[in-house]
Amino acid sequence: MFKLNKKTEYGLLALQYMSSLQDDQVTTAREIAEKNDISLALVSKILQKLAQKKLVRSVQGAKGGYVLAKNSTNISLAEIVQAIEGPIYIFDCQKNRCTRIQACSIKGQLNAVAYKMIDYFKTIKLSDFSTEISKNKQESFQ
Amino acid sequence: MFKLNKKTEYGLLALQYMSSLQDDQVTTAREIAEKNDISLALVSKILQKLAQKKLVRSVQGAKGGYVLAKNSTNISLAEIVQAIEGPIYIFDCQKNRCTRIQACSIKGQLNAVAYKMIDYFKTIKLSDFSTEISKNKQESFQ
DNA sequence: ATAAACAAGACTATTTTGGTCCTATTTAAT
DNA sequence: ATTAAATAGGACCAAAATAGTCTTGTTTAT
Ligand code: SF4
Ligand code: SF4
Repeated sequence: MFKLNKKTEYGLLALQYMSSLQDDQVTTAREIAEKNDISLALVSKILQKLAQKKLVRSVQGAKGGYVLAKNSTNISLAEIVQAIEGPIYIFDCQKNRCTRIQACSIKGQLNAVAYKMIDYFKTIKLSDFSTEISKNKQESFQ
Repeated sequence: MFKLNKKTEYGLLALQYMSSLQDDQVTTAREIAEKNDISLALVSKILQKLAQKKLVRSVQGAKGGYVLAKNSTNISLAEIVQAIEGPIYIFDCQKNRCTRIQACSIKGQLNAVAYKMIDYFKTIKLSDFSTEISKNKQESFQ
């Protein structure tokens, strides 16, 4: 299916939690895990990836933890997804050297679609998730 | 990862092939399989789904096969994906009754993102894949 | 009747995802 | 110095989703 994975979801929850704290307040993986009901080991892994990509800054040692590395208005959904899931592709043409790639009549167009999606994801910022004008309108839409 | 699956890709190749034929020319699953180097059994399954969703029309019996059920300008990527993969969700909140759903601070915004994506997919038509102004510019874009 | 096609469901294999565990390192506090 | 609380990272396992096969049945032109 065409969806973001659970790790990304947990990452988003973690980041959202961090952005809800007072400026530059360090929080721990443990606290994030408890507040969001996610396994500590798992959320730790995710935070490590976010730290590697410099979306959060880690503070080592006792009293350590994590803080957002940038303002939440400067962290995009694209960055988050890419940090956790890796590059965004629609199809993996390169992988296993697709034998159809020469004659493929759809890859160009699909590439364009991928571009557009990434561009759109870049426009969505972590801060947008705080604004949360709580859309409890859970309409079914397809 | 955030991608369309192989079945959708094969479906797209199949549809693209069908749209390249003369008006209303019936083609067979076998021919589609051979021309696109996809297993017959697999592409048959996919064509069945497309037929169920009325994107293609099946012709029973000997000399039977498949034809596009509508003009290729009226078949959207959204329909194709939904026919093959089912509803497009970004996260499956309903599934397994997510325990966080009450307090969840991200689902509203994510719902909006899903909407937008589906809307975008609706604007992309099968006919766009024929136009294929062959973007051999395989730039890396992330 | 036969053969060529679609229809549909059960089944299996493979890959990806989700999740755990263990060991090492850093550092504040005592 | 020692301890305890934290991150870092890799190996590993389990579960789920995806990809692909097989078998049986139905339709219909010849
Ligand atoms: S068939 Fe086309 S879109 Fe699919 S993997 Fe090969 S090159 Fe890419
Ligand atoms: S945490 Fe929020 S977004 Fe994730 S599944 Fe639950 S309700 Fe949906």
